[in-house]
Amino acid sequence: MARTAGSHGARTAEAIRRAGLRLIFERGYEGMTLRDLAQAVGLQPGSLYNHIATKQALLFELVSEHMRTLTDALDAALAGVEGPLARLDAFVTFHVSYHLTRKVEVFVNNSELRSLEPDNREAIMALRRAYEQRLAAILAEGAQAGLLAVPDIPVTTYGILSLLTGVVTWYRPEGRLAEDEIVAIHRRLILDGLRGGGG
Amino acid sequence: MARTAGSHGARTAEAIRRAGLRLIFERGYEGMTLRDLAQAVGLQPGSLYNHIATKQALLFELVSEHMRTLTDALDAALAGVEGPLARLDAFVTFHVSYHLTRKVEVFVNNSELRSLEPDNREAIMALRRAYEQRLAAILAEGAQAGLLAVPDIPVTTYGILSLLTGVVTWYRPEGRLAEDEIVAIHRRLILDGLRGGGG
Amino acid sequence: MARTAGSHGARTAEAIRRAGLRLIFERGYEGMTLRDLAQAVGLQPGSLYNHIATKQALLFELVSEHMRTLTDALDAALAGVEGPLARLDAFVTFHVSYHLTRKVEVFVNNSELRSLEPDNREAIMALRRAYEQRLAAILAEGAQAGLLAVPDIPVTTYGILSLLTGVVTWYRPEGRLAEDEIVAIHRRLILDGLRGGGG
Amino acid sequence: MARTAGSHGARTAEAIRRAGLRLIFERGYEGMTLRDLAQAVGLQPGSLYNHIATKQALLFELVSEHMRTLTDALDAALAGVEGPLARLDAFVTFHVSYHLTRKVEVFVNNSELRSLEPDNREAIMALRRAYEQRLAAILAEGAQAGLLAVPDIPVTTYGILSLLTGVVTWYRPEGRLAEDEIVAIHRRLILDGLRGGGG
DNA sequence: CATGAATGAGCCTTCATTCAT
DNA sequence: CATGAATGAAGGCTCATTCAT
Repeated sequence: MARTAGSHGARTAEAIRRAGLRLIFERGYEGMTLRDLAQAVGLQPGSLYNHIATKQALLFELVSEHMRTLTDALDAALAGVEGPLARLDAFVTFHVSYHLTRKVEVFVNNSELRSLEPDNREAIMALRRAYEQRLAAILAEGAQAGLLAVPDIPVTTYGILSLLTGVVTWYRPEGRLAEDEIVAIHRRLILDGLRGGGG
Repeated sequence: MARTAGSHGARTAEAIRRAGLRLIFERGYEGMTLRDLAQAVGLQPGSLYNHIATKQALLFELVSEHMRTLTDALDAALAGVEGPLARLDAFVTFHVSYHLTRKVEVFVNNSELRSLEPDNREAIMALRRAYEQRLAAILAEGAQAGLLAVPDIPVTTYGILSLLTGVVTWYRPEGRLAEDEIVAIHRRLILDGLRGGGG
Repeated sequence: MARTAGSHGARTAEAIRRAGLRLIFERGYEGMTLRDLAQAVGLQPGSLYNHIATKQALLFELVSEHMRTLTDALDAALAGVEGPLARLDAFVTFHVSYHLTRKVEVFVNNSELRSLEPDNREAIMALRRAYEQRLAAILAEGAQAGLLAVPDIPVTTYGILSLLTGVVTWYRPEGRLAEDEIVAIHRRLILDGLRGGGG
Repeated sequence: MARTAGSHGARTAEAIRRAGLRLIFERGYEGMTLRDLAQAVGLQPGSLYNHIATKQALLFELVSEHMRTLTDALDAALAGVEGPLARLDAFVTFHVSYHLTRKVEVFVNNSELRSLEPDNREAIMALRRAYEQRLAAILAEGAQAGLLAVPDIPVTTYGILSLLTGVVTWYRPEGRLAEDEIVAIHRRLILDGLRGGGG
């Protein structure tokens, strides 16, 4: 019985990636066994090795593919947008929207960096720094142009990213607020702060 | 050789907690083995069981002790502070300061909840919600009093906590900024946002 | 891409035998994987099975082919040689020369008998005994004719074979001694022993 | 059930070595599984690791212990023996006797060097060369003193060792010949060769 | 209290072999 | 004939945990 119905090559590889992502999300990298993964895609454990090199390589592939996709999508979202305020707006909108719809990928990306072997981790950290750098550049431009009051560029960069990325920890699609409402709230928080209306 | 230097009684239990915290911080709960831990405190693995019930119990103890300490310290910091603005200020100052000096505890608390067994996790989540609730209450008071412009109380609560807690991911004691500068930056971000200086 | 360069038909089978022999020599039968072997001949592992029945069958074929070739070559070397002394001389010369030039085959033959399945091993042992028997017969004739002083025929037979076959463990073609010098040394050892020269 | 009756510490380690030696002799290093070994000594596979570091380390220990014992025993056998002829005699007698009674150790030592990792193999080869050197020295002295006619010292050294060591391949304690008869035959082969009695 | 030795479950990975295409 | 993908059986090793001493 060499082949179970309907599972040629690339389809199987894609199924492994999908199931792997979900299992790592649910149990963590160390918590997911290749036996679990094999069962999830209907294979024997050893057969996974026709599609992945090692468990670690699968994690790295998932994580680096996400980083590449994320960065490309950001660049697309910022393309043609001019002026620091508009670009900051575009960044916030993009980042929140993207994260709301990729909860699983984002969670894995943030919580499993620790499980990457040193070289792999370094490669991902570099991609991550490149992404952060785009926000830092917007803040720097805005500050220089007198359009944004940025207390400290590195700290503000990290702060905004923490704030925005935090949505994945509580967001549920069927929740009280629509996606664009959530985006709007974060835009306001970042631009205006809480200091009191009436006063 | 019945006893290695410096490991008698309660002292040993404390040494285990300390070493356990650090090892979990460095390698994650699943990544830390009891053999590692035993070696770190100069015991044989089996001897740990004179001081801890199980590996899971150790994690739970570490995490819940931190939550208790954190909440108590917050209450002390807020005690006697009146008015939403002052209380928000006190919250921000406390939270950032506390997190800067408890990097390890905080990191473990955030990244290892996943490794808690369901009941244990639920207990910690309850403590965590109680902590968050104190911030939510401040925001609610402030909004009602017209002193704070809060777009949405739950989202803002989570957002502020994400923003403030984010400092542990990059902070290093020997870094460019002093603790009170970091506090000040976050206070400004939260209260005033980035919207442009002069204009 | 149905066919990699240079691997059609019987040529492929021969390439497999050659590469198999070398790999078994280098890593042992258990140490050689069919993946190694496939790669060495530019095939996928599954494709080997168009040319060999099983891994074990390949080993058996290599080993038994060697035994057949060896025995035939011995018979050719002894053909027409008359008299025990001359025949012993011919045997020693042949055995050493042949082993010097077939280091790989001989090594595999001696060290991998253990990896043969019982029936296969028995078949090879029979061939081997037939080969040994030719030497035993020469010794017996020589002893009976009073031309050779053989302390014990079976022990001497095994002893001579051990002595002569031992050359494969240290011989290197580029070494200090030429092939015929090595042959001469062994002839002297066997016929004359070490007992002291002059006096 | 922490401990099965009667198997404390060192006793278990010794049982593992003994069973390991026998299993490697019977199936080869690669052919022996740690599951086999564990079962042979009545343990779970993982429990072996209380006594050995790795499978490879067990092999190395067995092999190097044998080499040490062998060399020490040779030195004892040669101690006080004077003159090349007497020393050669003592060497032959010792080597054959020792090998007859340590069939298993010798076989493992000769056939499993290949399974040693490079560093370990190099260490054993050094011990082996030291052993061989003792014979080479005897031959050299004998040749220089004109008491032995040695065609070529290195080749003769290897040759004698091959001849003598060969006994382990066929010897069975219940066989036709007593130990001292086998020793005597080999002494005669080495000293006198086969050249004919009567003439 | 500490130790040493044991358990039992499980993990990642390898491998000879099969077979539809 | 070759390929790619699958099977099923192991294999060396790790680990939390237990317990007699």
